[in-house]
Amino acid sequence: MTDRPVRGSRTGRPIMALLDLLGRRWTLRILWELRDGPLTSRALRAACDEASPTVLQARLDDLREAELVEHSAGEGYGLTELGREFRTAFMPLYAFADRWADGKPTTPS
Amino acid sequence: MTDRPVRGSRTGRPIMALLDLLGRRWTLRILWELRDGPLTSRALRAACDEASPTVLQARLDDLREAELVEHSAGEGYGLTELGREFRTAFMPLYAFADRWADGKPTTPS
DNA sequence: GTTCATGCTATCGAAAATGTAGCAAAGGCG
DNA sequence: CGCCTTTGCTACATTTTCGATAGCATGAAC
Repeated sequence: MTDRPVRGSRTGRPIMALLDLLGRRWTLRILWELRDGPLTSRALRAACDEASPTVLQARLDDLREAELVEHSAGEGYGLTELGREFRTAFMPLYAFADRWADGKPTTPS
Repeated sequence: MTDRPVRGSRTGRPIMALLDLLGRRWTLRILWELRDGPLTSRALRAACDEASPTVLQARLDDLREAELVEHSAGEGYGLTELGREFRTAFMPLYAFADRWADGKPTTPS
């Protein structure tokens, strides 16, 4: 019953912080759109389906504080080295997405 | 400038659907808490820091529709085979979380 | 100086999440 | 059978967040 109470869900754990960060709208999308290189704020907004600058800016702040994204005057927003590590770690999920869509024809239109 | 318009966005690619699903609050957390085996709705709620049942139920519906989570009368909520594939694909990010926290001592308390 | 792109903020209505309470169904048990 | 507990889920009001549009300051180009 309460034999398995909370497991590793204490709030201090890195995975919890990461889950929290990624579980906000546009966070994953931003990281994904920056995978090929830096984008200006406007270009990023275009890539993110014209998401409102309010949230985008908030998420960029989050991601900058998380040191996954950085801003350089010349190029705009891009992944930090940590961000590029994230990208690498994310790739299996990218591959999974295809298997997922494949084995889940519950996606009519 | 518009030389790099949207890249791989739109087109309803699987990755976009996955990014959308995971970018909702508690989605990733739920999948994470179910990693070791099924939990009843109440136990899951406890594991998820007593999140409100409203959202949890909504996310469980999302995840069931996505065929990542299933419900069995006897055991509660658990990962489907697809869900277990997800878990595998997610592991690199779990490993990354530690490196991230390590190289980012910007997490005092 | 004018034009333009960039990075960012302001506002406000809409949507989503939170917190608490509660219910119907299923099972155990006297 | 009544009584109690657990489970899965819903209702509601409040708070938080998001979305859409407009707009501004800065800096570079022309």
